Amino acid sequence: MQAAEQLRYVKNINAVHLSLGKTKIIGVILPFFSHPYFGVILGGIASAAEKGGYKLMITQSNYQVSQEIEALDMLKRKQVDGVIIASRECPIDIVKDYSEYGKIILCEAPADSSLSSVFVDQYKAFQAALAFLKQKSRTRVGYTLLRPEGKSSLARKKAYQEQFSEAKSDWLFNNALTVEDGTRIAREWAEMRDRPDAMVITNDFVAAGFLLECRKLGFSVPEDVSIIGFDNHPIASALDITSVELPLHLLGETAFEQVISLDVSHLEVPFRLVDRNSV
Amino acid sequence: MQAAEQLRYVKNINAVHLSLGKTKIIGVILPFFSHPYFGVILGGIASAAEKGGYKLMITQSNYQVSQEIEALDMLKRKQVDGVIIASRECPIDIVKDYSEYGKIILCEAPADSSLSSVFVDQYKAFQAALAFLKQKSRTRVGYTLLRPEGKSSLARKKAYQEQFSEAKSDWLFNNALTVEDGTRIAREWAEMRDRPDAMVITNDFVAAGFLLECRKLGFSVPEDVSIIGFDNHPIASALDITSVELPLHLLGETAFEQVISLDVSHLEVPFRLVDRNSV
DNA sequence: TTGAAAGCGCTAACAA
DNA sequence: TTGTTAGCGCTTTCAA
Repeated sequence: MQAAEQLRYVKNINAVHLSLGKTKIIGVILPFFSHPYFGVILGGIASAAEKGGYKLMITQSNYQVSQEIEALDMLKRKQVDGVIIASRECPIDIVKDYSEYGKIILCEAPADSSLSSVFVDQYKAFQAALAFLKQKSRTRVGYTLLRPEGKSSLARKKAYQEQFSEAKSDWLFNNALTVEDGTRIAREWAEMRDRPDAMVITNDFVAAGFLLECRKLGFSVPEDVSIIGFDNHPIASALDITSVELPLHLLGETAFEQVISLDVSHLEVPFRLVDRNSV
Repeated sequence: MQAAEQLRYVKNINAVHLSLGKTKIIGVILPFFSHPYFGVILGGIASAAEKGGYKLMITQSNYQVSQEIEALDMLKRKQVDGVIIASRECPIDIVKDYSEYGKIILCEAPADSSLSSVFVDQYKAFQAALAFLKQKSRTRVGYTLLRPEGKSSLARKKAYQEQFSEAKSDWLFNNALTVEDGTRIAREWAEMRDRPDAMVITNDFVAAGFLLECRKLGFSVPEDVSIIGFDNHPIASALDITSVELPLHLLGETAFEQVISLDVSHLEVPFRLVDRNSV
Protein backbone atom coordinates (compact mmCIF):
# COMPACT_ATOMS: atom_id res chain seq x y z
CA MET A 1 0.00 0.00 0.00
CA GLN A 2 2.83 2.33 0.84
CA ALA A 3 4.54 1.53 -2.40
CA ALA A 4 1.31 2.19 -4.26
CA GLU A 5 1.13 5.50 -2.50
CA GLN A 6 4.69 6.43 -3.32
CA LEU A 7 4.45 5.43 -6.93
CA ARG A 8 1.19 7.39 -7.13
CA TYR A 9 -0.52 4.31 -8.38
CA VAL A 10 -4.01 4.64 -9.80
CA LYS A 11 -6.14 1.91 -11.18
CA ASN A 12 -6.69 1.68 -14.87
CA ILE A 13 -10.45 1.70 -14.97
CA ASN A 14 -10.54 0.06 -18.38
CA ALA A 15 -8.92 -3.04 -17.01
CA VAL A 16 -11.46 -3.04 -14.23
CA HIS A 17 -14.27 -2.74 -16.72
CA LEU A 18 -12.88 -5.52 -18.83
CA SER A 19 -12.37 -7.80 -15.91
CA LEU A 20 -15.71 -7.08 -14.29
CA GLY A 21 -17.74 -7.05 -17.44
CA LYS A 22 -19.55 -3.92 -16.38
CA THR A 23 -18.78 -0.27 -16.10
CA LYS A 24 -21.16 1.56 -13.78
CA ILE A 25 -21.84 3.91 -16.64
CA ILE A 26 -25.32 4.70 -17.91
CA GLY A 27 -25.94 6.03 -21.38
CA VAL A 28 -28.48 8.81 -21.82
CA ILE A 29 -30.08 9.74 -25.12
CA LEU A 30 -31.57 13.20 -25.44
CA PRO A 31 -32.61 15.04 -28.58
CA PHE A 32 -31.30 18.44 -27.43
CA PHE A 33 -29.04 19.60 -24.64
CA SER A 34 -29.88 23.25 -24.77
CA HIS A 35 -33.56 22.95 -23.97
CA PRO A 36 -34.45 23.18 -20.28
CA TYR A 37 -37.03 20.43 -20.62
CA PHE A 38 -34.32 17.90 -21.29
CA GLY A 39 -31.83 19.71 -19.14
CA VAL A 40 -34.01 19.21 -16.11
CA ILE A 41 -34.54 15.53 -16.85
CA LEU A 42 -30.80 15.14 -17.26
CA GLY A 43 -30.24 16.94 -13.99
CA GLY A 44 -32.56 14.47 -12.28
CA ILE A 45 -30.75 11.53 -13.78
CA ALA A 46 -27.40 13.03 -12.84
CA SER A 47 -28.24 13.65 -9.22
CA ALA A 48 -29.46 10.10 -8.77
CA ALA A 49 -26.47 8.72 -10.67
CA GLU A 50 -24.05 10.57 -8.50
CA LYS A 51 -25.51 9.07 -5.35
CA GLY A 52 -25.21 5.63 -6.86
CA GLY A 53 -21.62 6.15 -7.95
CA TYR A 54 -22.52 5.95 -11.61
CA LYS A 55 -21.22 8.04 -14.45
CA LEU A 56 -23.20 9.27 -17.41
CA MET A 57 -22.42 8.97 -21.08
CA ILE A 58 -24.62 11.28 -23.07
CA THR A 59 -25.57 11.58 -26.67
CA GLN A 60 -27.46 14.40 -28.31
CA SER A 61 -29.55 12.71 -30.94
CA ASN A 62 -31.32 15.58 -32.65
CA TYR A 63 -33.95 12.91 -33.16
CA GLN A 64 -31.66 11.24 -35.69
CA VAL A 65 -32.22 7.51 -35.66
CA SER A 66 -28.60 6.91 -36.62
CA GLN A 67 -27.45 8.78 -33.53
CA GLU A 68 -29.84 6.90 -31.32
CA ILE A 69 -28.60 3.60 -32.68
CA GLU A 70 -25.03 4.60 -32.17
CA ALA A 71 -25.85 5.30 -28.56
CA LEU A 72 -27.62 1.99 -28.17
CA ASP A 73 -24.60 0.25 -29.63
CA MET A 74 -22.68 1.24 -26.53
CA LEU A 75 -24.78 -1.38 -24.80
CA LYS A 76 -23.57 -4.09 -27.15
CA ARG A 77 -19.99 -3.05 -26.77
CA LYS A 78 -20.38 -3.16 -23.02
CA GLN A 79 -19.48 0.47 -22.74
CA VAL A 80 -22.55 1.18 -20.62
CA ASP A 81 -24.59 -0.97 -18.30
CA GLY A 82 -27.88 0.52 -19.37
CA VAL A 83 -29.42 3.37 -21.27
CA ILE A 84 -32.12 5.90 -20.58
CA ILE A 85 -33.94 7.25 -23.60
CA ALA A 86 -35.46 10.60 -22.74
CA SER A 87 -37.17 10.84 -26.11
CA ARG A 88 -36.70 8.97 -29.33
CA GLU A 89 -37.38 8.76 -33.01
CA CYS A 90 -36.17 5.19 -33.38
CA PRO A 91 -38.86 2.50 -33.83
CA ILE A 92 -39.66 0.58 -30.68
CA ASP A 93 -38.83 -2.79 -32.22
CA ILE A 94 -35.30 -1.93 -32.87
CA VAL A 95 -34.94 -0.47 -29.39
CA LYS A 96 -36.29 -3.68 -28.02
CA ASP A 97 -33.67 -5.69 -29.89
CA TYR A 98 -31.05 -4.00 -27.79
CA SER A 99 -32.59 -4.95 -24.50
CA GLU A 100 -30.82 -8.28 -24.47
CA TYR A 101 -27.57 -6.38 -24.00
CA GLY A 102 -28.67 -4.32 -21.01
CA LYS A 103 -31.44 -2.42 -19.40
CA ILE A 104 -33.25 0.25 -21.36
CA ILE A 105 -35.57 2.83 -19.83
CA LEU A 106 -38.07 4.81 -21.85
CA CYS A 107 -39.29 8.18 -20.62
CA GLU A 108 -42.67 7.77 -22.24
CA ALA A 109 -45.91 5.88 -21.84
CA PRO A 110 -45.22 2.12 -21.96
CA ALA A 111 -44.50 1.25 -25.57
CA ASP A 112 -43.59 -2.32 -24.82
CA SER A 113 -44.36 -4.19 -21.64
CA SER A 114 -40.87 -5.63 -21.45
CA LEU A 115 -39.18 -2.22 -21.48
CA SER A 116 -39.35 -0.21 -18.27
CA SER A 117 -40.80 3.23 -18.54
CA VAL A 118 -41.45 6.35 -16.54
CA PHE A 119 -43.85 8.92 -17.84
CA VAL A 120 -46.53 11.45 -17.31
CA ASP A 121 -49.83 10.59 -18.88
CA GLN A 122 -49.87 13.03 -21.77
CA TYR A 123 -53.41 12.14 -22.62
CA LYS A 124 -54.73 13.00 -19.18
CA ALA A 125 -52.54 16.06 -18.86
CA PHE A 126 -53.75 17.45 -22.14
CA GLN A 127 -57.30 16.56 -21.25
CA ALA A 128 -56.95 18.48 -18.00
CA ALA A 129 -55.80 21.55 -19.87
CA LEU A 130 -58.68 21.24 -22.29
CA ALA A 131 -61.20 20.78 -19.50
CA PHE A 132 -59.88 23.83 -17.75
CA LEU A 133 -60.33 25.89 -20.89
CA LYS A 134 -63.85 24.59 -21.36
CA GLN A 135 -64.68 25.49 -17.81
CA LYS A 136 -63.54 29.01 -18.61
CA SER A 137 -65.82 29.01 -21.62
CA ARG A 138 -63.08 28.82 -24.17
CA THR A 139 -64.26 26.56 -26.94
CA ARG A 140 -62.29 27.62 -29.97
CA VAL A 141 -59.05 26.03 -28.88
CA GLY A 142 -55.95 25.46 -30.95
CA TYR A 143 -52.77 23.70 -29.89
CA THR A 144 -49.15 23.18 -30.73
CA LEU A 145 -47.03 20.03 -30.92
CA LEU A 146 -43.36 19.34 -31.45
CA ARG A 147 -43.21 16.27 -33.67
CA PRO A 148 -46.69 15.57 -34.97
CA GLU A 149 -46.12 11.84 -35.04
CA GLY A 150 -44.30 11.55 -31.76
CA LYS A 151 -45.84 9.42 -29.04
CA SER A 152 -46.86 12.20 -26.73
CA SER A 153 -48.16 14.24 -29.63
CA LEU A 154 -50.40 11.37 -30.62
CA ALA A 155 -51.77 11.18 -27.11
CA ARG A 156 -52.41 14.90 -27.08
CA LYS A 157 -54.08 14.75 -30.46
CA LYS A 158 -56.33 12.01 -29.24
CA ALA A 159 -57.38 13.97 -26.19
CA TYR A 160 -58.04 16.94 -28.39
CA GLN A 161 -60.09 15.09 -30.94
CA GLU A 162 -62.25 13.53 -28.31
CA GLN A 163 -63.04 16.93 -26.94
CA PHE A 164 -63.40 18.76 -30.24
CA SER A 165 -64.46 16.33 -32.87
CA GLU A 166 -65.20 18.99 -35.43
CA ALA A 167 -61.83 20.67 -34.97
CA LYS A 168 -60.22 22.64 -37.74
CA SER A 169 -56.92 21.18 -38.77
CA ASP A 170 -55.30 24.55 -39.14
CA TRP A 171 -55.64 25.10 -35.43
CA LEU A 172 -52.81 22.67 -34.95
CA PHE A 173 -49.30 24.11 -35.15
CA ASN A 174 -46.29 21.84 -35.41
CA ASN A 175 -42.58 22.05 -34.66
CA ALA A 176 -43.10 23.99 -31.50
CA LEU A 177 -40.09 23.71 -29.22
CA THR A 178 -38.45 27.06 -28.59
CA VAL A 179 -39.27 30.68 -27.81
CA GLU A 180 -38.82 31.52 -31.47
CA ASP A 181 -41.31 28.86 -32.46
CA GLY A 182 -43.77 30.57 -30.17
CA THR A 183 -43.30 33.92 -31.82
CA ARG A 184 -43.57 32.36 -35.27
CA ILE A 185 -46.80 30.64 -34.34
CA ALA A 186 -48.21 33.83 -32.84
CA ARG A 187 -47.70 35.53 -36.17
CA GLU A 188 -49.44 32.71 -37.97
CA TRP A 189 -52.22 32.84 -35.45
CA ALA A 190 -52.64 36.58 -35.88
CA GLU A 191 -52.93 36.18 -39.64
CA MET A 192 -55.85 33.81 -39.46
CA ARG A 193 -59.34 35.10 -40.21
CA ASP A 194 -60.87 32.41 -38.11
CA ARG A 195 -58.57 31.97 -35.17
CA PRO A 196 -58.63 30.13 -31.87
CA ASP A 197 -59.48 31.99 -28.68
CA ALA A 198 -57.27 29.69 -26.69
CA MET A 199 -54.02 27.81 -27.22
CA VAL A 200 -52.61 24.78 -25.46
CA ILE A 201 -48.91 25.03 -26.04
CA THR A 202 -46.14 22.43 -26.03
CA ASN A 203 -44.07 23.99 -23.30
CA ASP A 204 -43.61 27.23 -21.40
CA PHE A 205 -40.90 28.53 -23.67
CA VAL A 206 -43.08 28.31 -26.71
CA ALA A 207 -45.89 29.77 -24.65
CA ALA A 208 -43.66 32.67 -23.63
CA GLY A 209 -42.74 33.40 -27.21
CA PHE A 210 -46.36 33.16 -28.24
CA LEU A 211 -47.65 35.42 -25.49
CA LEU A 212 -44.99 38.05 -25.98
CA GLU A 213 -45.49 38.18 -29.73
CA CYS A 214 -49.24 38.41 -29.33
CA ARG A 215 -48.75 41.46 -27.15
CA LYS A 216 -46.38 43.02 -29.64
CA LEU A 217 -49.05 42.54 -32.28
CA GLY A 218 -51.53 44.38 -30.13
CA PHE A 219 -53.48 41.52 -28.67
CA SER A 220 -54.23 40.92 -25.02
CA VAL A 221 -53.87 37.75 -23.05
CA PRO A 222 -56.18 36.27 -21.93
CA GLU A 223 -58.78 38.62 -23.44
CA ASP A 224 -57.98 37.86 -27.05
CA VAL A 225 -56.45 34.48 -26.51
CA SER A 226 -55.97 32.20 -23.54
CA ILE A 227 -52.73 30.33 -23.11
CA ILE A 228 -51.79 27.17 -21.28
CA GLY A 229 -48.21 25.96 -21.30
CA PHE A 230 -46.52 22.82 -20.02
CA ASP A 231 -43.67 22.17 -17.57
CA ASN A 232 -44.26 25.07 -15.19
CA HIS A 233 -40.83 26.47 -15.83
CA PRO A 234 -40.02 29.62 -13.83
CA ILE A 235 -40.53 31.68 -16.98
CA ALA A 236 -44.21 30.72 -16.83
CA SER A 237 -44.47 32.12 -13.36
CA ALA A 238 -42.69 35.31 -14.37
CA LEU A 239 -45.07 35.78 -17.28
CA ASP A 240 -48.16 34.67 -15.36
CA ILE A 241 -48.77 31.81 -17.72
CA THR A 242 -51.05 29.04 -16.58
CA SER A 243 -49.10 25.83 -16.95
CA VAL A 244 -49.32 22.12 -16.48
CA GLU A 245 -46.49 21.25 -14.15
CA LEU A 246 -44.52 18.14 -14.98
CA PRO A 247 -42.09 16.76 -12.38
CA LEU A 248 -39.20 16.42 -14.78
CA HIS A 249 -36.46 16.21 -12.19
CA LEU A 250 -38.29 13.42 -10.42
CA LEU A 251 -38.83 11.71 -13.73
CA GLY A 252 -35.08 11.74 -14.32
CA GLU A 253 -34.31 10.39 -10.88
CA THR A 254 -36.88 7.68 -11.30
CA ALA A 255 -35.48 6.68 -14.67
CA PHE A 256 -32.10 6.23 -13.06
CA GLU A 257 -33.50 4.07 -10.26
CA GLN A 258 -35.14 1.92 -12.86
CA VAL A 259 -32.09 1.52 -15.02
CA ILE A 260 -30.07 0.01 -12.20
CA SER A 261 -32.95 -2.06 -10.92
CA LEU A 262 -33.34 -5.72 -11.82
CA ASP A 263 -37.03 -5.70 -12.56
CA VAL A 264 -39.14 -3.94 -15.12
CA SER A 265 -41.66 -1.36 -14.07
CA HIS A 266 -43.96 1.22 -15.58
CA LEU A 267 -44.12 4.26 -13.39
CA GLU A 268 -46.45 7.17 -13.83
CA VAL A 269 -45.45 10.50 -12.48
CA PRO A 270 -48.10 13.13 -11.66
CA PHE A 271 -48.92 16.42 -13.32
CA ARG A 272 -50.65 19.42 -11.83
CA LEU A 273 -52.30 22.38 -13.44
CA VAL A 274 -51.12 25.61 -11.93
CA ASP A 275 -53.55 28.36 -12.63
CA ARG A 276 -52.27 31.85 -13.25
CA ASN A 277 -53.55 34.67 -15.39
CA SER A 278 -53.24 33.58 -18.97
CA VAL A 279 -56.65 31.91 -19.18
CA MET B 1 -15.95 -12.34 -41.19
CA GLN B 2 -18.94 -14.47 -42.03
CA ALA B 3 -18.59 -16.35 -38.80
CA ALA B 4 -18.39 -13.08 -36.94
CA GLU B 5 -21.55 -12.03 -38.68
CA GLN B 6 -23.36 -15.22 -37.87
CA LEU B 7 -22.34 -15.24 -34.25
CA ARG B 8 -23.37 -11.59 -34.10
CA TYR B 9 -19.97 -10.75 -32.82
CA VAL B 10 -19.42 -7.29 -31.42
CA LYS B 11 -16.21 -5.93 -30.01
CA ASN B 12 -15.89 -5.43 -26.33
CA ILE B 13 -14.93 -1.80 -26.25
CA ASN B 14 -13.35 -2.12 -22.83
CA ALA B 15 -10.76 -4.50 -24.16
CA VAL B 16 -10.09 -2.06 -26.97
CA HIS B 17 -9.66 0.75 -24.50
CA LEU B 18 -7.35 -1.29 -22.35
CA SER B 19 -5.26 -2.40 -25.26
CA LEU B 20 -5.08 0.99 -26.90
CA GLY B 21 -4.59 2.98 -23.78
CA LYS B 22 -7.13 5.54 -24.86
CA THR B 23 -10.87 5.75 -25.16
CA LYS B 24 -12.01 8.50 -27.50
CA ILE B 25 -14.11 9.79 -24.66
CA ILE B 26 -13.96 13.35 -23.42
CA GLY B 27 -15.10 14.34 -19.97
CA VAL B 28 -17.12 17.50 -19.55
CA ILE B 29 -17.61 19.31 -16.26
CA LEU B 30 -20.58 21.65 -15.98
CA PRO B 31 -22.08 23.17 -12.86
CA PHE B 32 -25.70 22.77 -14.00
CA PHE B 33 -27.40 20.89 -16.79
CA SER B 34 -30.72 22.67 -16.69
CA HIS B 35 -29.45 26.13 -17.48
CA PRO B 36 -29.42 27.03 -21.17
CA TYR B 37 -26.09 28.81 -20.81
CA PHE B 38 -24.36 25.52 -20.14
CA GLY B 39 -26.76 23.59 -22.29
CA VAL B 40 -25.69 25.55 -25.33
CA ILE B 41 -22.00 25.09 -24.58
CA LEU B 42 -22.60 21.39 -24.15
CA GLY B 43 -24.47 21.30 -27.43
CA GLY B 44 -21.48 22.87 -29.14
CA ILE B 45 -19.12 20.35 -27.62
CA ALA B 46 -21.44 17.51 -28.56
CA SER B 47 -21.81 18.48 -32.18
CA ALA B 48 -18.05 18.71 -32.62
CA ALA B 49 -17.52 15.47 -30.71
CA GLU B 50 -19.94 13.61 -32.88
CA LYS B 51 -18.07 14.62 -36.01
CA GLY B 52 -14.83 13.44 -34.48
CA GLY B 53 -16.29 10.14 -33.37
CA TYR B 54 -15.88 10.95 -29.72
CA LYS B 55 -18.24 10.26 -26.88
CA LEU B 56 -18.93 12.52 -23.95
CA MET B 57 -18.86 11.71 -20.28
CA ILE B 58 -20.50 14.45 -18.31
CA THR B 59 -20.58 15.46 -14.71
CA GLN B 60 -22.82 18.02 -13.09
CA SER B 61 -20.64 19.61 -10.46
CA ASN B 62 -22.96 22.08 -8.77
CA TYR B 63 -19.68 23.91 -8.25
CA GLN B 64 -18.67 21.30 -5.69
CA VAL B 65 -14.92 20.85 -5.73
CA SER B 66 -15.31 17.21 -4.74
CA GLN B 67 -17.41 16.58 -7.84
CA GLU B 68 -14.96 18.37 -10.05
CA ILE B 69 -12.10 16.32 -8.67
CA GLU B 70 -14.00 13.14 -9.16
CA ALA B 71 -14.45 14.10 -12.79
CA LEU B 72 -10.78 14.93 -13.15
CA ASP B 73 -9.90 11.58 -11.68
CA MET B 74 -11.35 9.97 -14.77
CA LEU B 75 -8.26 11.30 -16.49
CA LYS B 76 -5.96 9.43 -14.13
CA ARG B 77 -7.91 6.23 -14.49
CA LYS B 78 -7.67 6.57 -18.25
CA GLN B 79 -11.42 6.66 -18.53
CA VAL B 80 -11.31 9.78 -20.66
CA ASP B 81 -8.68 11.18 -23.00
CA GLY B 82 -9.26 14.75 -21.95
CA VAL B 83 -11.62 16.99 -20.08
CA ILE B 84 -13.37 20.25 -20.77
CA ILE B 85 -14.19 22.38 -17.78
CA ALA B 86 -17.03 24.71 -18.67
CA SER B 87 -16.83 26.44 -15.32
CA ARG B 88 -15.16 25.52 -12.09
CA GLU B 89 -14.79 26.12 -8.39
CA CYS B 90 -11.65 24.03 -8.02
CA PRO B 91 -8.36 25.94 -7.56
CA ILE B 92 -6.29 26.19 -10.69
CA ASP B 93 -3.26 24.53 -9.13
CA ILE B 94 -5.01 21.33 -8.47
CA VAL B 95 -6.51 21.36 -11.97
CA LYS B 96 -3.04 21.81 -13.32
CA ASP B 97 -1.79 18.78 -11.43
CA TYR B 98 -4.10 16.67 -13.53
CA SER B 99 -2.78 17.90 -16.82
CA GLU B 100 -0.01 15.32 -16.82
CA TYR B 101 -2.70 12.68 -17.31
CA GLY B 102 -4.38 14.24 -20.29
CA LYS B 103 -5.49 17.41 -21.92
CA ILE B 104 -7.60 19.87 -19.98
CA ILE B 105 -9.48 22.77 -21.54
CA LEU B 106 -10.76 25.70 -19.54
CA CYS B 107 -13.69 27.76 -20.80
CA GLU B 108 -12.42 30.93 -19.19
CA ALA B 109 -9.73 33.55 -19.59
CA PRO B 110 -6.28 31.91 -19.45
CA ALA B 111 -5.62 30.99 -15.83
CA ASP B 112 -2.42 29.18 -16.56
CA SER B 113 -0.41 29.42 -19.73
CA SER B 114 0.06 25.67 -19.91
CA LEU B 115 -3.67 24.95 -19.89
CA SER B 116 -5.56 25.61 -23.11
CA SER B 117 -8.50 27.93 -22.86
CA VAL B 118 -11.33 29.35 -24.87
CA PHE B 119 -13.19 32.34 -23.59
CA VAL B 120 -14.93 35.59 -24.13
CA ASP B 121 -13.23 38.55 -22.58
CA GLN B 122 -15.58 39.25 -19.70
CA TYR B 123 -13.80 42.43 -18.85
CA LYS B 124 -14.26 43.91 -22.29
CA ALA B 125 -17.79 42.60 -22.62
CA PHE B 126 -18.83 44.16 -19.35
CA GLN B 127 -17.04 47.33 -20.24
CA ALA B 128 -18.96 47.49 -23.49
CA ALA B 129 -22.25 47.19 -21.63
CA LEU B 130 -21.20 49.90 -19.23
CA ALA B 131 -20.07 52.20 -22.02
CA PHE B 132 -23.36 51.72 -23.78
CA LEU B 133 -25.23 52.71 -20.65
CA LYS B 134 -23.07 55.76 -20.18
CA GLN B 135 -23.69 56.78 -23.74
CA LYS B 136 -27.39 56.60 -22.96
CA SER B 137 -26.77 58.80 -19.93
CA ARG B 138 -27.34 56.13 -17.39
CA THR B 139 -24.86 56.67 -14.60
CA ARG B 140 -26.42 55.07 -11.59
CA VAL B 141 -25.74 51.53 -12.66
CA GLY B 142 -26.00 48.40 -10.59
CA TYR B 143 -25.14 44.87 -11.62
CA THR B 144 -25.57 41.23 -10.77
CA LEU B 145 -23.10 38.37 -10.55
CA LEU B 146 -23.39 34.66 -10.01
CA ARG B 147 -20.50 33.72 -7.79
CA PRO B 148 -18.91 36.90 -6.48
CA GLU B 149 -15.45 35.38 -6.41
CA GLY B 150 -15.64 33.52 -9.68
CA LYS B 151 -13.18 34.46 -12.39
CA SER B 152 -15.58 36.15 -14.73
CA SER B 153 -17.22 37.95 -11.83
CA LEU B 154 -13.86 39.35 -10.83
CA ALA B 155 -13.31 40.62 -14.35
CA ARG B 156 -16.75 42.20 -14.39
CA LYS B 157 -16.16 43.79 -11.01
CA LYS B 158 -12.91 45.24 -12.22
CA ALA B 159 -14.53 46.75 -15.28
CA TYR B 160 -17.24 48.16 -13.09
CA GLN B 161 -14.91 49.67 -10.54
CA GLU B 162 -12.83 51.33 -13.18
CA GLN B 163 -15.90 52.98 -14.57
CA PHE B 164 -17.58 53.83 -11.29
CA SER B 165 -14.93 54.21 -8.67
CA GLU B 166 -17.31 55.62 -6.09
CA ALA B 167 -19.81 52.81 -6.57
CA LYS B 168 -22.15 51.77 -3.81
CA SER B 169 -21.59 48.22 -2.77
CA ASP B 170 -25.30 47.55 -2.40
CA TRP B 171 -25.75 48.02 -6.10
CA LEU B 172 -24.14 44.66 -6.57
CA PHE B 173 -26.45 41.64 -6.35
CA ASN B 174 -25.04 38.15 -6.07
CA ASN B 175 -26.23 34.61 -6.80
CA ALA B 176 -27.97 35.62 -9.98
CA LEU B 177 -28.48 32.63 -12.25
CA THR B 178 -32.14 31.93 -12.88
CA VAL B 179 -35.40 33.66 -13.69
CA GLU B 180 -36.34 33.46 -10.02
CA ASP B 181 -33.12 35.16 -9.04
CA GLY B 182 -34.13 37.96 -11.34
CA THR B 183 -37.49 38.41 -9.69
CA ARG B 184 -35.91 38.28 -6.24
CA ILE B 185 -33.39 40.94 -7.19
CA ALA B 186 -36.11 43.13 -8.69
CA ARG B 187 -37.88 43.10 -5.35
CA GLU B 188 -34.70 44.03 -3.56
CA TRP B 189 -34.09 46.74 -6.10
CA ALA B 190 -37.59 48.14 -5.68
CA GLU B 191 -37.16 48.35 -1.92
CA MET B 192 -34.08 50.53 -2.10
CA ARG B 193 -34.40 54.22 -1.33
CA ASP B 194 -31.41 55.00 -3.45
CA ARG B 195 -31.59 52.66 -6.38
CA PRO B 196 -29.80 52.22 -9.69
CA ASP B 197 -31.38 53.51 -12.87
CA ALA B 198 -29.73 50.75 -14.87
CA MET B 199 -28.77 47.13 -14.29
CA VAL B 200 -26.21 44.99 -16.06
CA ILE B 201 -27.44 41.48 -15.46
CA THR B 202 -25.64 38.12 -15.44
CA ASN B 203 -27.68 36.52 -18.18
CA ASP B 204 -30.92 36.92 -20.08
CA PHE B 205 -32.89 34.65 -17.80
CA VAL B 206 -32.13 36.70 -14.77
CA ALA B 207 -32.79 39.79 -16.86
CA ALA B 208 -36.17 38.40 -17.89
CA GLY B 209 -37.12 37.72 -14.29
CA PHE B 210 -35.95 41.15 -13.27
CA LEU B 211 -37.78 42.97 -16.04
CA LEU B 212 -41.02 41.11 -15.55
CA GLU B 213 -41.02 41.63 -11.80
CA CYS B 214 -40.26 45.31 -12.22
CA ARG B 215 -43.32 45.63 -14.41
CA LYS B 216 -45.45 43.79 -11.90
CA LEU B 217 -44.29 46.23 -9.28
CA GLY B 218 -45.41 49.09 -11.45
CA PHE B 219 -42.14 50.22 -12.91
CA SER B 220 -41.36 50.78 -16.56
CA VAL B 221 -38.39 49.58 -18.52
CA PRO B 222 -36.35 51.42 -19.65
CA GLU B 223 -37.92 54.54 -18.16
CA ASP B 224 -37.43 53.60 -14.53
CA VAL B 225 -34.57 51.23 -15.06
CA SER B 226 -32.49 50.16 -18.01
CA ILE B 227 -31.54 46.54 -18.41
CA ILE B 228 -28.72 44.80 -20.24
CA GLY B 229 -28.50 41.03 -20.20
CA PHE B 230 -25.91 38.58 -21.46
CA ASP B 231 -26.01 35.65 -23.89
CA ASN B 232 -28.65 36.96 -26.29
CA HIS B 233 -30.90 34.02 -25.64
CA PRO B 234 -34.15 34.07 -27.65
CA ILE B 235 -36.01 35.11 -24.52
CA ALA B 236 -34.14 38.42 -24.67
CA SER B 237 -35.41 39.02 -28.16
CA ALA B 238 -38.95 38.15 -27.16
CA LEU B 239 -38.78 40.58 -24.25
CA ASP B 240 -36.89 43.24 -26.16
CA ILE B 241 -33.99 43.10 -23.79
CA THR B 242 -30.70 44.57 -24.94
CA SER B 243 -28.13 41.85 -24.55
CA VAL B 244 -24.47 41.09 -25.02
CA GLU B 245 -24.37 38.12 -27.33
CA LEU B 246 -21.90 35.38 -26.49
CA PRO B 247 -21.21 32.68 -29.09
CA LEU B 248 -21.64 29.81 -26.68
CA HIS B 249 -22.15 27.11 -29.26
CA LEU B 250 -18.96 28.12 -31.01
CA LEU B 251 -17.19 28.22 -27.70
CA GLY B 252 -18.20 24.62 -27.10
CA GLU B 253 -17.08 23.49 -30.54
CA THR B 254 -13.78 25.26 -30.09
CA ALA B 255 -13.20 23.66 -26.73
CA PHE B 256 -13.65 20.28 -28.32
CA GLU B 257 -11.20 21.05 -31.10
CA GLN B 258 -8.69 22.09 -28.50
CA VAL B 259 -9.11 19.05 -26.33
CA ILE B 260 -8.18 16.69 -29.12
CA SER B 261 -5.39 18.90 -30.41
CA LEU B 262 -1.79 18.34 -29.47
CA ASP B 263 -0.84 21.91 -28.76
CA VAL B 264 -2.00 24.40 -26.22
CA SER B 265 -3.83 27.52 -27.30
CA HIS B 266 -5.71 30.41 -25.82
CA LEU B 267 -8.59 31.36 -28.03
CA GLU B 268 -10.80 34.37 -27.61
CA VAL B 269 -14.28 34.29 -28.96
CA PRO B 270 -16.12 37.52 -29.80
CA PHE B 271 -19.08 39.17 -28.14
CA ARG B 272 -21.50 41.62 -29.65
CA LEU B 273 -23.94 44.01 -28.06
CA VAL B 274 -27.37 43.73 -29.58
CA ASP B 275 -29.38 46.79 -28.89
CA ARG B 276 -33.08 46.46 -28.28
CA ASN B 277 -35.47 48.45 -26.16
CA SER B 278 -34.51 47.89 -22.58
CA VAL B 279 -32.02 50.73 -22.37
C1' DT C 1 -3.22 -14.86 5.20
C1' DT C 2 -0.37 -14.48 1.19
C1' DG C 3 0.98 -15.87 -3.58
C1' DA C 4 0.43 -17.44 -8.18
C1' DA C 5 -2.02 -17.69 -12.24
C1' DA C 6 -5.97 -17.92 -15.30
C1' DG C 7 -9.08 -15.10 -17.69
C1' DC C 8 -11.41 -10.75 -19.41
C1' DG C 9 -10.99 -9.52 -25.12
C1' DC C 10 -8.65 -6.78 -27.57
C1' DT C 11 -4.04 -4.68 -30.47
C1' DA C 12 0.30 -5.01 -32.40
C1' DA C 13 4.52 -6.92 -33.03
C1' DC C 14 6.69 -10.81 -34.76
C1' DA C 15 7.07 -15.41 -37.29
C1' DA C 16 6.16 -18.29 -40.61
C1' DT D 1 -0.57 -12.74 -46.57
C1' DT D 2 -1.88 -15.52 -42.55
C1' DG D 3 -0.96 -17.25 -37.83
C1' DT D 4 0.94 -16.73 -33.05
C1' DT D 5 1.63 -14.58 -29.09
C1' DA D 6 2.89 -11.08 -25.85
C1' DG D 7 1.11 -7.49 -23.62
C1' DC D 8 -2.73 -4.06 -21.69
C1' DG D 9 -4.03 -4.13 -15.99
C1' DC D 10 -7.33 -5.60 -13.56
C1' DT D 11 -10.48 -9.59 -10.65
C1' DT D 12 -11.03 -13.95 -8.90
C1' DT D 13 -10.13 -18.52 -8.11
C1' DC D 14 -7.16 -21.86 -6.46
C1' DA D 15 -2.75 -23.30 -4.02
C1' DA D 16 0.36 -23.00 -0.75
